[in-house]
Amino acid sequence: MALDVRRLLILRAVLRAGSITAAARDLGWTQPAVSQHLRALERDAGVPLLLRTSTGVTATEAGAALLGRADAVAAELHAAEEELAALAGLRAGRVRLQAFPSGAATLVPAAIEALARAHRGVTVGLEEAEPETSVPAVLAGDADLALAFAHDGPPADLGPLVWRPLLVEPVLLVTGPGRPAPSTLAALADEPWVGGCVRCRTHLLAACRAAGFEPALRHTTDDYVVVQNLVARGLGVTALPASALAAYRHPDVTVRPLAGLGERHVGVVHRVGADAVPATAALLSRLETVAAAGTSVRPVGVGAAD
Amino acid sequence: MALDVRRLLILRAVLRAGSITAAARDLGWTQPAVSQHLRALERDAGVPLLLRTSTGVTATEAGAALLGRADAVAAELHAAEEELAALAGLRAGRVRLQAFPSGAATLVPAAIEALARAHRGVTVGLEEAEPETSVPAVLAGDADLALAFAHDGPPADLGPLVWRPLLVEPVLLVTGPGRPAPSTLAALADEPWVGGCVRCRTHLLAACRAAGFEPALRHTTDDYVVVQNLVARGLGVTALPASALAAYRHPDVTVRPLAGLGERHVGVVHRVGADAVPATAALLSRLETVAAAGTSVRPVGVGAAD
DNA sequence: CCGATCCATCACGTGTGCTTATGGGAGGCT
DNA sequence: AGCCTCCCATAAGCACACGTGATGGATCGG
Repeated sequence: MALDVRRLLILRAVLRAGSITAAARDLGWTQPAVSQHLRALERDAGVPLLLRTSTGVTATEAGAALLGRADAVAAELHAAEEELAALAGLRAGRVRLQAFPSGAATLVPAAIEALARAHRGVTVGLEEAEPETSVPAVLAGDADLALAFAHDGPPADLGPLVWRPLLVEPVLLVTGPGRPAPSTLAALADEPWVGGCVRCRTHLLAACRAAGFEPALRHTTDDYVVVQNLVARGLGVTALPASALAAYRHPDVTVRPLAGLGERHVGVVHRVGADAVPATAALLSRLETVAAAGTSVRPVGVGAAD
Repeated sequence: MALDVRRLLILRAVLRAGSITAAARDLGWTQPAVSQHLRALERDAGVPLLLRTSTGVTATEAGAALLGRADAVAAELHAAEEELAALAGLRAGRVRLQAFPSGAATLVPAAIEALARAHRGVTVGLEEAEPETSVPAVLAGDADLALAFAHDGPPADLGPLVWRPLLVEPVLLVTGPGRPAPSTLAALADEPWVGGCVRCRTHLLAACRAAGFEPALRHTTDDYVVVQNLVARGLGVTALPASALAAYRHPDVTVRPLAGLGERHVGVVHRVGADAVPATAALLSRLETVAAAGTSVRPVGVGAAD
């Protein structure tokens, strides 16, 4: 007594058409094909569903009952196709993005705006998170995309995840007002330093050690606004990636490129195959476009200030 | 972009099971079978529905959307099977019966009572109608069964309909009180007659002509109670089939069998195949049982009165 | 490092399901 | 009446869909 769903829909076509022959025409089949399906359906049902006359068919009580169910099934099927078309045509969809702070402040708003302009129905859920949090979130399926970064080359060991590089930006020296330009990193060995987020701090330590000294970390905060405020008051010097300075630039700090500070690789992490999901792919492509244009991450007045 | 309903249900099985392998086990198939169906479904959908990991699969947004629809489809399918089981198991169902007046008063109530006793959920819709009305109603699908009759043998020319004979009953002479028993029908040539329904009247005329006279039809009514009242007051004589007298017997009329009045064939008319519909078959069988028992149609005191 | 457990892919064979062909029954038209 | 047309069912044939079995790659846990 297990009914075949497809045959249920065939029954519906027959009852709507009024005759087996007409239904076959609608379905693009021949009449015996439909006839055989109906016989099988009635066999499974154990009860006659149709009364055959010479002018067509009419439903028995059981047939009419099944017709009601079949209508509901057809409606669901149609709704499913509509929903799918909306998702594929980017008239609907939701992308969950996690981004590190300065990326969330620069690349992301521009990308979301471009996406919203092109596809009104697609919404983006943005959460601010450091790569330590965002990458596992993608892995766990809690996010679709993670805007992440790594110093010294693209990150390794992402497991089954994919790294899509967006841009490579310099790490810049940020000093207080009225300070002369140092020729090398080693010249700043005796300065008090301000440390940023965990990864940036780690990278800064490595850079200084490579330059031959252990920096004195006077203050530590992962907020690039706070960092610059400390530096602007002369409480230390620091190094910040370009996009952090594009997001916010304290008027009293001086920004200079300096050899040895290295660079930061920014990219997007996603699961394999996630870039085939239309909404996700659309946001991804907007992020790439914005990064390639570069306007939103170029720090203001590098080297020109002071 | 036309989705296959069966594959939609397969997707549902996969998402419910959490992995393709587990779903295949549930479905009684092998893993590649399910895998191939999913690939086809994703091809039709044009959008990835699943994200494959090494521990199983998780739904994409589109997959989750389809899952909701698939759940609804599965629910409808289950409901359909339930409904069908109820109809087949006679826990539900409705039979539309049309019956001629005296049949509706005798055979039918007993049959309906027996059916209701055995199958609580089955309901019978009864309409009183002469064969001229009820048989076309069955043909048109407005009724499932027609309790009908014909004089002089089972009716011919029913078209595609089936005649199930129930019983053959005599047509009896009904006279007023204190009237001597006539030896032949011809002895009543000069009596005023009371005519019944159209068919009965036609049959009566034919019988009288066969006996050599044209009866004078003083009154005409298709109500067998009215007929007997007229006869009881001495306003004429008439002939009534046994079941009309079983339904109602005026105390002042005399009932006698008389050669030449013929007999009436009572039976049920239905469309070909309708006797395979459980509820219809059940009522049909009750009608046959009641007719065979005969108690409800045997007129009271035939030949004993007066 | 190996075993277990996912998944995808390929090649192959069977059975489902479509086709063509044929026949019967009922209604409508001349 | 007789024919024509429309409906349906059935039978036989053939093809493709859709199963199975075998194999390989990837990941996780012991």
